[in-house]
Amino acid sequence: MSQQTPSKQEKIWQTVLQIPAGKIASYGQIADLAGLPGRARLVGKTLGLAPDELRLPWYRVMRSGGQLAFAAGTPQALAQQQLLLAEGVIVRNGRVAKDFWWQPDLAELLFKLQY
DNA sequence: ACTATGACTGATT
DNA sequence: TAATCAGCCATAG
Repeated sequence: MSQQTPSKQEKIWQTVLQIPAGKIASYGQIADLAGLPGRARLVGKTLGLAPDELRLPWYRVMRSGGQLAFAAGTPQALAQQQLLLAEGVIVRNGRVAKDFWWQPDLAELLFKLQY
């Protein structure tokens, strides 16, 4: 069957959409799961390009170590913290605890993404 | 083809 | 624990 080779953008967006509410993932983790190891920076750039219609949970993506994606005090960082708190993710000192890290079942995830 | 840039990382200090 | 550094690689000019 004709494989609709998803663009890197689509792969990244689809992967981010799999992060469940109340959980977070890192840029590098998303890159790996999307089949783009080593492209953490591309993930960040691509999230910024995502149209609002996708309702992409961009705020569930953080830096390695669970730090907020943006510099502390910036409007973006505050928005991210607020959105996470609304889902029960406790943000303290600009970072979240290990308990909130997304640990997907790879078999299930790969099936959903169909790569 | 080359350089600069960035919603990044991991190791080092 | 926090700040710095160097490596990273797709994109844009």
